[in-house]
Amino acid sequence: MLDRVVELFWEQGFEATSMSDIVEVTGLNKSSLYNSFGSKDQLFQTALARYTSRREQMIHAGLRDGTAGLDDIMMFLEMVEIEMTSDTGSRGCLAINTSTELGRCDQSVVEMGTRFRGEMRSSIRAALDRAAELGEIGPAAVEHRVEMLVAFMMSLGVVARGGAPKAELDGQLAAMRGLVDSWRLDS
Amino acid sequence: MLDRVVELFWEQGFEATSMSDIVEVTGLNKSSLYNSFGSKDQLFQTALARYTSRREQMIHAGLRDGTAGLDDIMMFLEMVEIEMTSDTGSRGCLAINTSTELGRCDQSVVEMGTRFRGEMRSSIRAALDRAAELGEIGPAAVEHRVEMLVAFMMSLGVVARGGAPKAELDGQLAAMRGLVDSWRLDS
DNA sequence: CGAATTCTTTACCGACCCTTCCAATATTCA
DNA sequence: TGAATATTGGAAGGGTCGGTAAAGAATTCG
Repeated sequence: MLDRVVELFWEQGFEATSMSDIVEVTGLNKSSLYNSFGSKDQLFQTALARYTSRREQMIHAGLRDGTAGLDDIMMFLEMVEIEMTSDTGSRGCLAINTSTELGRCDQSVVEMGTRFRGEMRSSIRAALDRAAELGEIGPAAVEHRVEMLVAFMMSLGVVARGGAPKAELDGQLAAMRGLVDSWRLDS
Repeated sequence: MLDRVVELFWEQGFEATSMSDIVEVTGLNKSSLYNSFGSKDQLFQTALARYTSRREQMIHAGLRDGTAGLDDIMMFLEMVEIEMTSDTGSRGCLAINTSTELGRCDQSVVEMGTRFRGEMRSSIRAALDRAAELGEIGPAAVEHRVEMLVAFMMSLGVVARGGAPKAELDGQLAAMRGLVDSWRLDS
């Protein structure tokens, strides 16, 4: 039920989503919503927390908890591509959308965004460290490479949400793969 | 006067900005606004066009119309850094903010975003082509490198708008500089 | 000067916003 | 079963939203 709320905010954004929309999509009564969540803002915070938690899990599962090195990153990119080019892919990333919509006026959103990106860095860094231990890449410049991948993820979210043609997404993904490949020592 | 409107939409976004806000900040009367611009949507389109036009000019001036190669890119990054870390830097980029806010429901916004990113690519590509002619970098992989720089620009917009601490912006910028430097043939 | 036209001001419109209240209903628990 | 508690339904409150109509002021132009 809360998942419906997540999808609605994800689809439309915070300001553009009214409590009436939420009543409609959840089937719950307006009073029940206010009893359970307090206010629209609190409901949004709850939905956003649910979203980021699941996202972080998915990212961790592929990158931090993986066993390979660069291949974990490549598999992760495949997952990203599949999701990004699906019919719901143009919703982008709720964490990014919220950062740009409310980052200027809501401190809790600032913290959410900072934490979210931090989790992403940590997962990517773990995969790169494994790749270094395996001898696939050199151990230097890990931090820079983490930033590069994070930047690509941010960009993909924006570009997908912006309704870009599939070719443009493919171009970014190809560049991302080429970048990772260029790190291989045996190339 | 239109510049005030641009700043307001830039600061708050489309949905969060009311016509009353605009009346207040411009000093113009509400009827005058509707006489001149037709509707809130049209006024926003006008303001957005003004913003993107100026942005593209700034980007072109540094990259497409430059005379050096990689140094033009480095100078451009310096400009980006100065603006990004200024007190108004946390407004991010109106084109990006608008893409994530309205990209899902407004076709003209989709086109604006696609065009905006296209202009960016064209400018960056021009600088990279010059760098290749000068022998600073190899001529291959230009398209991938264009995508990498575009991705960094998108990411910086999101991260800045998200209220990230200065150190995080610095980290992304450092990685961006390191990336460009790594393309140099004589390194 | 005086008539025609443009621009500005004021007041207001219906719709929708988030939220609350209160009566009606369902549920729990003794 | 009967009383206490929680949950629901729908209406309405207080505001703000984007947008407009008509009266008033200023300007143009003969």
